[in-house]
Amino acid sequence: MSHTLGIRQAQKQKTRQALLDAALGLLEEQSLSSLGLREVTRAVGVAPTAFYRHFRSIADLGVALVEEALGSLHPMIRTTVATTDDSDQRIQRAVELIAGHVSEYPAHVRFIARERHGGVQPVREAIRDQLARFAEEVRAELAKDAESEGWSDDDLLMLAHLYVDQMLITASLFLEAMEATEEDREHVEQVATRQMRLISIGRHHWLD
Amino acid sequence: MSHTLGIRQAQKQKTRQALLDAALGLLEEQSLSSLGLREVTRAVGVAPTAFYRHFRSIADLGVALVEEALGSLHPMIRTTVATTDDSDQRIQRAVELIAGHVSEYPAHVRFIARERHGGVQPVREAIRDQLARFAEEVRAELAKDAESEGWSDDDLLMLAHLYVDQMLITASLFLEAMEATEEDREHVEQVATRQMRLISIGRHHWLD
DNA sequence: TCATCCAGTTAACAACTGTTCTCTGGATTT
DNA sequence: AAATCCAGAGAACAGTTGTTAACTGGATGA
Repeated sequence: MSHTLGIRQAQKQKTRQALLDAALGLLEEQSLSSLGLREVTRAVGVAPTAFYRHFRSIADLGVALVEEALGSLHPMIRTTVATTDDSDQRIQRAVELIAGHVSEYPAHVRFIARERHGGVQPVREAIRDQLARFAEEVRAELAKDAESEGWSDDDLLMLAHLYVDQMLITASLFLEAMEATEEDREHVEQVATRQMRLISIGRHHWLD
Repeated sequence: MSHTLGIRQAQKQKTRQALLDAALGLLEEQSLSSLGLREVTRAVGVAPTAFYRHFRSIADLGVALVEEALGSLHPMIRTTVATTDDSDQRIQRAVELIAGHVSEYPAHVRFIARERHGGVQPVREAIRDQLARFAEEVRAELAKDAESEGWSDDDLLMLAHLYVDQMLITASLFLEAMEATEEDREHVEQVATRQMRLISIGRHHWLD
C-alpha cells in the first residue's frame, strides 16, 4: 500500500525519472564515465544545480539505473527457470523471453552490458551484486529439479553462473542484431538456443 | 626481415608506444570514451598537438590498442586448442594459460573486457572482428579433432564461440580476483575449470 | 654542403566541465 | 493565516577540453 504522494514529492520523482531517462538515452553512444552532469540536465531542460537534489554524482545515478534495469527482473527469471516441462521447450521459451526483453528495453540491456566492466566502480559492483543474486536464485530453482539429485551446491552455483552469463551474452547479441536483418536475428536465436542446449546436455551427463 | 629504422622513425615509434602505454594506464580507472587527448599527452610529457602526428583521434588510438592486445594472441590460442592429449588436462592447461596471461598483461585484458561493449563504435568493431577470428581459428582446430566427426560446420562454430566467450569471462574473473586472496583465486580457477568441463561433456554427448 | 622534411613545440581560441553560494516562490505544516 | 520548507534557478568560479595555425631544429637525401 503506497501512500499517495503530495504535489511536491510527485514533482520531485518526476524530475528524478526524467534525469534517469535522459541519462539512459545519452548512454546509447557513450559510457557512463564520460557522461556529464550538465549534459543530463540540459537534456531534461533543468538547471545543472538541480541535479544535486536527486543524486550525489553521476556514479550515484548509475547505481540507480542498475536498480531500474535489473531490480524488477528477479521474478521473471525465477518463474522462467521454475517452469518444469520439457527441457527443449524451456530453453526455447527462455531465449524468446530474452529476445522480447531486449526489444522492449534495449537501452537498459545496453547499459548493463556496457557498464558491467565499465569505468565506474560503484556501478560495476552494483551490477555484480545483482548478477550474483540472479545466479543464487537460479541455483535455488535448479536445486528443486529432479535432475539435480546428487549435485553439490557448489556445482549447482557453478552451473547457475554459466546460465546467467549465457543469458547476458545472448541479450547482447540480440541487441547488436536489432538493426540487422530478420535473417540475422533468427541466426542469433538459433545459435543461442543450441548453446543453451549443449550446456543442458553437459548438465545431464555431469555425474557420469 | 625488418629493415633497421632511421633515428627519426625510431624516435617516432617510441613516442607512439609511449602514448599507447600511457593510455592503457589511464584506462584502468575509466573508459575510453572519457579518455582525453590532453590527458594522454600530459602523462607522456609531450605537447597535446604531438598526438596528431600518431593518431587521428582517441578512437583511432583505441583501435591500435585492440591490435596490440589481441593481435599477437592468435598463435597462442591455436596451439592451445590443437594440443590433443587427455581432455581434462587440456582444460586445466587452458585455464592456467589464461591465468598466466591475465597476470602478465592485466591492463590489456581489462581494456578488452571494458571496451568490448564500450561507448566507442570503431573499437567495439575491432574487438568483435578479432574475437570472430579467434572463434574461426578454434573451429578449424576443433574440426581436426576425432570427436568432431558428424558435426556440421555451423555447430562447430557455435561451440567455438561458446569457448571463446568462456575464455573472456574467465579472464575477467581472474582480473577481478587479482587483488583478492589466494583462496579466492583458486576458487575462480576451480569454477572456470568445471564450467569448461561441463561444456566439453555437452560436446561429447551432442550427437546422442 | 645545402635544401627539404617532419616530429614535436608554442600560443591562442571558444566551448565546455563540476561545484559553490545565494535567491525565489509555491507546497507544506503549524 | 503565518511560518517553514525545499526543488529548482541563476550567476560566477577556476579548470578543463579538442583543434587551429605558425614555428623550430635536428635528421634526411641530393
